[in-house]
Amino acid sequence: MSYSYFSDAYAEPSRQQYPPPNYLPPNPQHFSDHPGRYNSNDRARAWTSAGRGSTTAGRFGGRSTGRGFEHTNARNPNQNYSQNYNQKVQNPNQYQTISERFTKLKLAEEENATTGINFDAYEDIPVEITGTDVPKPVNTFAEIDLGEVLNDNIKNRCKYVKPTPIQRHAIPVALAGRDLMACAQTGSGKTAAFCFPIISGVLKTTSSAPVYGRREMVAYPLALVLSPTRELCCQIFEEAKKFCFETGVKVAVAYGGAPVYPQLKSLERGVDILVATPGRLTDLIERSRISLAKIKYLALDEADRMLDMGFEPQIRKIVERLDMPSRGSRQTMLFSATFPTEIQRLASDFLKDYIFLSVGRVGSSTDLIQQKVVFVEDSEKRDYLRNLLHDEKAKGNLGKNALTLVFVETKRSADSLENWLCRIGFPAAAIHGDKVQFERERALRSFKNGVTPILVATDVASRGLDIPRVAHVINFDLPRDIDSYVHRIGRTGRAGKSGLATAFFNDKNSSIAKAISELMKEANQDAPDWLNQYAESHSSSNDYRHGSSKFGGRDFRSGNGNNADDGGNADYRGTSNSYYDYAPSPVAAEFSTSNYGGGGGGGGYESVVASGWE
DNA sequence: AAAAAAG
Repeated sequence: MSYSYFSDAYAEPSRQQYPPPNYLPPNPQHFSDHPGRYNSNDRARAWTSAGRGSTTAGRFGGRSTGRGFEHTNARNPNQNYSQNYNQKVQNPNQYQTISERFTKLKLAEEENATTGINFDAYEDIPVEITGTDVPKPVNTFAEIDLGEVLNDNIKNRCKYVKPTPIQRHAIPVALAGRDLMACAQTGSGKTAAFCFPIISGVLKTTSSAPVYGRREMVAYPLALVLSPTRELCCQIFEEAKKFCFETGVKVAVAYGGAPVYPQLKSLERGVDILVATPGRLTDLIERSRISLAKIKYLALDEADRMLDMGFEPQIRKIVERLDMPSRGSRQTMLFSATFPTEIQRLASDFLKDYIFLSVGRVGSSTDLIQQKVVFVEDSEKRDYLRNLLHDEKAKGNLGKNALTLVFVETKRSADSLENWLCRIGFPAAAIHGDKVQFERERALRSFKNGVTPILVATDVASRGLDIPRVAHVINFDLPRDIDSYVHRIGRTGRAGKSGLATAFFNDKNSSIAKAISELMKEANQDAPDWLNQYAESHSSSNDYRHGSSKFGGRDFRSGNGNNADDGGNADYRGTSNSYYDYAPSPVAAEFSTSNYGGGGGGGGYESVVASGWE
């Protein structure tokens, strides 16, 4: 297996001026045995056999960010995962090389092709659960009482053989009626993780028919699922509909950019579960077409994005100022791949006595994704991209079954890059927020079905979208925050498949050099020396996005352990269970319990977090 | 200084 576009590229005269020679990756051999992308038919086959199309929403695969475990580690040096983590840091050589792991997983992918999910990728997955009275995880769907019809859908229609790690832990928590903050990469089965308990709960409730006022109806959904983009909203809706098949549970969708009337018609037919984006939802509430008064379940997908600056007021309005029942009288579940501390703090306003769950690999958010960073000046990016795409194409890594997703910074550059790519013979589509909804959906469709194997996108496509067969994510422009980077590269390497992520880096990106470098290290991949140098000379930022290890992956409530005895935070004291999932011995026996709220225990936490709580 | 989300 040869993977050599680096050497090829550098041999070209047109590119010899950059990157400067000293920016060359120190060890070209590192790239010489790239394991290649998955045989992209795997998924297609899997889905065909399951009788599904390829547009199904994310439910499998992926890893979550394991960041933050190191803090726990500092505090509990005796725990299993901590030891493991230490070993990793101190002696990386004792571990299999990336390519060995890739090869192993590649083989496993093929074996697992029929189930559509590569469970071997979840070996030894670390799990952290904090909160009071944590319900025990389950190992099979059979152990969960979801109701007969739903069980049948899961088993016979969706062909789910066993729950993914996030599902194993989140479903029991949700069924116990507990609020939940869950950290796991999109595509790891989060949609199902919150849909199953909601559907099951709705089945036990009397459906509420729309109430007719003097003239028009008002819909009273029992469950609300919010998503930050329209496309993700559609994806969740499709997924939920499938789960609800023949259960009698009614799902409806409401998002902007599309005609209101059909959405209203479907609301009129009654709705149990409403999947929506914030704008259209608020609009419909204010027009008194929807009331949230009967909401029993609230789920926020990509919750950290939803609570991000600029978005948060809208969400807060929906959750706190409109007619939504207060926390405690509804069940709230937040899901995301990244959960920065600041966001956790905001989110805790929506939750009551919640359980924090983090499922991911220690020290690696992305170990199935081979990350590469190359130094490319802005003015040379197009040339570089052209050569890169030519090489990938020559190797069969670009085409109908090996899609390439190119992220750019602005809507304008998305259009212009799309145009240029088409002109130079690479069929491409573009998606961004200035296109009308129809164009957005058309672009996504032509990408998914391989008509345009290249999609140029802004961050509208960075989160949650489950696009099978994405073999390569190119960060043509790096994002300004590392969370976005994590989400973007998470569009590949899904369902336990391997993937490649290439980033074009230059001076303008120095603020996230450190974060990328750390992310790569934690994924056991070698960041180039020049990147590490950037990381060192630009390590000052206190911004949580640029700082180190603040993705979440760890319950921010744990940070105030030292104050537990003052009584003020008693509500937040909980038990933490950290252990390896898919361990050889029964999971229950693997629980190693420690009390994070017990005070003392050696601090070592980000002071930012602790002081924030005072 | 960007993107997203209502029309």
